[in-house]
Amino acid sequence: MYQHTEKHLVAIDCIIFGFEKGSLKLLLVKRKLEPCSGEWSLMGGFLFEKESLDESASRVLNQLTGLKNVYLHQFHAYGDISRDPADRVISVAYFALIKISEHDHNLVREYDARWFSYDDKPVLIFDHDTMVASALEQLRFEAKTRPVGFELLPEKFTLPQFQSLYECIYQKKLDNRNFRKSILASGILKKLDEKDRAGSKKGAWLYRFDKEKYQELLTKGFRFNLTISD
Amino acid sequence: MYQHTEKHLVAIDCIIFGFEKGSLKLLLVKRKLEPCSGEWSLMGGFLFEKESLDESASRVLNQLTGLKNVYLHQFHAYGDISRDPADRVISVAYFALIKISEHDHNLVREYDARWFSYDDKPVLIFDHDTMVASALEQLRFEAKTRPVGFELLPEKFTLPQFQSLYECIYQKKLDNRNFRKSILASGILKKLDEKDRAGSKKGAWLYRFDKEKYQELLTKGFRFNLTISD
DNA sequence: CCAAAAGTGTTATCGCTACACCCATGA
DNA sequence: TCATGGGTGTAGCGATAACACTTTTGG
Repeated sequence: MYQHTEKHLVAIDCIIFGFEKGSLKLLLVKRKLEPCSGEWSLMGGFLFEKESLDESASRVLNQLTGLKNVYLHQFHAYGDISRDPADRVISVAYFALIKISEHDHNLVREYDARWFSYDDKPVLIFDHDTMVASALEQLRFEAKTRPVGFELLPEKFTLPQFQSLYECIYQKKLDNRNFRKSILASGILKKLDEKDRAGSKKGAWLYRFDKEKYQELLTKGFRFNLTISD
Repeated sequence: MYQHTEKHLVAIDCIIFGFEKGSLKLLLVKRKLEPCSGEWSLMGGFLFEKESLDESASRVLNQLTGLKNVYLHQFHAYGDISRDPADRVISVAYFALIKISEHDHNLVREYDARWFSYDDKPVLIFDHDTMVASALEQLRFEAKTRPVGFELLPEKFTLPQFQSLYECIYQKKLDNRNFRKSILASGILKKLDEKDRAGSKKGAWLYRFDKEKYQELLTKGFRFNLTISD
């Protein structure tokens, strides 16, 4: 309908975060396309004609992990002319928070993908390193403001695990007494009658995110707000 | 280079904020294109082949205002399939903060554009109302965290003006003693030897944003942070 | 019984919030 | 002289940050 206007390639790139064994991880794929074939990159794909940006991001993520209904957050569009040396491509970046244990290992193997600890990830192609840095920044903001940490943990988790997750996200040791106090005070954790003995002999109580309670509190004007100082 | 992939129309839309006579304003244009010709919309335009997204936003903004080097902030990409009933268009939204007094009135007239108070803006086409709401949310975040308010004021401004701006952005009355205290304490305002007598008989002292001081403070770990409670 | 991780309260400080009156001036 | 908006200080309270020891249990 709109005539005489140039069209562009539009891509989606996903920064896929996970958390395992006390460290924040990224799922990266070995690129199979020229240019830069064989190098590490974010999982991505081109936008189709009849899907929205969000749908496209879900599809791309699903291709690699087999997961649906994952936490996905669009955070920036990248459009420098030569960001991809092969062609002019606009890329819309999303970050995803997934529970590592639930993803499909076979798909990951097929794609030549691998989980890297955030701290020793390889250098990525194009502007993907910038995207990753920006995604972490966004994640930090979200994690303070909304209860998104749970997306990275199993259904049942312990407080030491939860704290360790936050320590990874903010690259900062936190005081366990203060941390427990504030998260428990928020009232959105349900304590279970089970312990996890994987981490210690004594065992740590398992908790679950109480989604109903959270929704209820929201209607009362409650705002999730874990204070993490710089 | 990348074969067999669909290309898309990519547009830029600008939410243009201004501040005048104690109210937050939006610059809107009367659309000249079908569909929805004659209705109010955001200023926008299609992305060209050889310009980045940021450059495109600057160009679009410059077309309507004649201004360059304006504060522009990309905040979201909109990509629902039918957001524009005429065609599939991906739109990358930016918000701009401009000093109303400095823009080019003739251009605005040519474009059939008009400044509206935020509170009585008309209903906009497509998803532009959503964009505006989201832009204000982003502006609120930015204004707490970074000294961006100055972009909306003349070079010289008074503290009552400055406070009034913040009251507009947050739709909330603020305590003048507390507000003055915190902004002055930050040390980024330079008091001038001049008064503005437009607002009152007594006159109010003029200030200027001290950019050098701000840069210097940044290097010392200072972070701008006006606390505005909900 | 020892090592290793889980769990638990209190205190001081700082920052936010609330609050009311005098000042300068032009009309 | 009066009406209008500009400018000023303090005290109480709540939230944050700092801090160390006891508990449990498997090996």
